[in-house]
Amino acid sequence: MRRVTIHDVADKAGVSLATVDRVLNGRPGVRKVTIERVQAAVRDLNYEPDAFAAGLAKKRNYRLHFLIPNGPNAFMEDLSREARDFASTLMRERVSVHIEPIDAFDAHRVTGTLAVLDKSVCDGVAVVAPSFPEVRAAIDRLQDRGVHVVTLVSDHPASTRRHFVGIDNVAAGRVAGRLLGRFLPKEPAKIAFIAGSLGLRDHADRYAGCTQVLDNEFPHLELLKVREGRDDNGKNHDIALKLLKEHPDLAGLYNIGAGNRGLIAAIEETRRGAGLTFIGHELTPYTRTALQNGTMDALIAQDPGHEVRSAIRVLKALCDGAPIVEGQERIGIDIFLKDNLPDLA
Amino acid sequence: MRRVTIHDVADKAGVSLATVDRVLNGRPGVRKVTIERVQAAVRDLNYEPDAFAAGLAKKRNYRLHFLIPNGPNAFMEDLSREARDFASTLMRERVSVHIEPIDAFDAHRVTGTLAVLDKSVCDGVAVVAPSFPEVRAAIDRLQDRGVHVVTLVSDHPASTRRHFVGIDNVAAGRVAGRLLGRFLPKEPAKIAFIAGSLGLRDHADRYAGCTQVLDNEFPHLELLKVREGRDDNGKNHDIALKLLKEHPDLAGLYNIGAGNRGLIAAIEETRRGAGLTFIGHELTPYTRTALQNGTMDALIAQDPGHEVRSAIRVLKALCDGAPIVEGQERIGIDIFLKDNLPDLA
DNA sequence: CTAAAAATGAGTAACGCACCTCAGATGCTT
DNA sequence: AAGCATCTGAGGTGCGTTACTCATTTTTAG
Repeated sequence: MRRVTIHDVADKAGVSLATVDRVLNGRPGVRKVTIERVQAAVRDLNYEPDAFAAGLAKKRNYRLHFLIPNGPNAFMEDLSREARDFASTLMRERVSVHIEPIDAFDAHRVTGTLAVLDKSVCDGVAVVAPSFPEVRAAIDRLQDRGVHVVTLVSDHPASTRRHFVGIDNVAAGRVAGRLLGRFLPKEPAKIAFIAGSLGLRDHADRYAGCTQVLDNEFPHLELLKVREGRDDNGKNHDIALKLLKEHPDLAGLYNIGAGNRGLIAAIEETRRGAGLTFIGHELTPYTRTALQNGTMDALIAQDPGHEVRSAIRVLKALCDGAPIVEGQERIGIDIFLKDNLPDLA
Repeated sequence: MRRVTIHDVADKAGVSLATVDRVLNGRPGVRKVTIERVQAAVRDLNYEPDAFAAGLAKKRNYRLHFLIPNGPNAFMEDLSREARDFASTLMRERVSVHIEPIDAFDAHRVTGTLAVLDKSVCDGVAVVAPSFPEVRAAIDRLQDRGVHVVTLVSDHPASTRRHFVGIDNVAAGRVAGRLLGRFLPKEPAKIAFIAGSLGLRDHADRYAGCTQVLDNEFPHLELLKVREGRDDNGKNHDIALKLLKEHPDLAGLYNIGAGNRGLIAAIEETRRGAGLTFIGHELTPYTRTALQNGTMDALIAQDPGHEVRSAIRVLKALCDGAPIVEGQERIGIDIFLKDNLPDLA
């Protein structure tokens, strides 16, 4: 059960090592018939290159940059932490991760950060950024310069980015809609929506998915117009208080974006938890507690750890031209009820 | 930004390469003070061994065996397929996976299969098997022989297995309970349960979790006694027909085990889909369709692909004494509604 | 048919580490 | 201070591949 090496392939094909190497690494200077002969030998012998030897000989190393929004956002902090943690276990595999905090709302600065990157500095970039056209253009230019780019959490479908690591936000919104519809009694009731901004692609997608399901399958529910709170806890707190006052009979609440903390506080202050079905996004210490004590009823989440590891795997695969294991890289929508919260790490 | 190598460590510690090697690989013949000096240098320089070079030099290879129940079970077939698929991409990393079909209900044969395994044949084993004491004992003996063992899907907590790859079935049951409780109107109603066998640990766990939530938080619901269908579609079909006849007002149904196909058929034949909230486990072509057309209301699943890849990563880590990334190996409970079904691969 | 161009063979130096040997140095005991 | 055990240094080899160079053979064009 010895490993099959290029020597065996060379023997089988009746050529020299050098020729096998030329074929395997796509170097020029080999006749078509010879190429085919070598490839046939590879197939026959079921040859697989040895990743250890190849990595060693290639002196390969993977310099990855992660551009992640800063600011007091628990989810983004988790992303950064997971990236750092996973990177440390991957040092010995020659993966180095540099985390660059960015201001997600300042498209100009983000563009500038992308503009200075270059093949001489890094091999792959994962970026979390809002979908401004200039950012898309910067991504495209970066790829032209030979740096692989994946979008993280929030996609830029129009760009040439090689992969998107994140959840399907339309589906996430649909899930929220169905849970609201099914959790509430089958009778007329009001539902309120709070978003960071419908200008953000993921928020808009979630809203669209949610209203689609509610309009079609739960037409007895009245949907109030969306309030935008810029993902800010203070703003959301005020919005919620006003909302609860204006609509004493409010039955459902869907927070499309971040800033759950402000909403939770408002609901608990007014002791409206029992009568209100409240669904939000992302697992944080605050939402966890709210789910446990009944203030929140369901949480739709994405696992930042999974996303970071997926992004790194994908970028690595892109760097050495390896195929991407699709099933492995599909990020699922996590639905948390108080019953299936993961243990705290 | 050159890589730090053992040469650098040797220089820094003022010793030779041989000594560094002795320390790093735990070989004898080094004074305690020297060991400490080398370790200090390692820390100072932040030295990390190069996985490529180490793997190459060690001629390491990972021979893994997967023992997976055969029989007409879509989930187990998925497991096997995923194992094969992932293994093929890992050949170049010197991971070879052998899949051994077993008869999960024949503990004696399973024990026999485990008994002949040995360090000379394989380095790690992942086993899906019911929790009979003899199987547990066989696992322990196998580990004593130096072969790492992880349990897959169904755990043997009492054994010395190094890791369990699978979901928390009690939590899964609780989720089923809460979804039933919240999907149904807040008024008295009957709920039926079908299991493969409460003798199977995972089924018993799910049942316990589900009734715990229903009893405590939804006391208005009446829980009928569990029917056991041995995970057989034919048996389940008959059970369902009888159940629907005996209880024309049945409001909820939870299939704890496999054999959803039989239940789906029975419900669709009797046109009882609309009035019945039906929750089951595992995503298969049948349950997918049932969810889409409304026969089923929710699906609680575990991703066989994730589980296989996790098992392989864990076994690999155990083989070379590397730490396990806990967060990465936690298998989440997937909750599928008709809104978040993954695209077909 | 010949000269130029293209294809191939043969060989070699890395890559970083594991593992081995053997000689020499150092410490410790009497 | 000799004798012994214990440490340590120097050096070599092998792992499978990459990425060269240089010489040689084959093919192609004129």
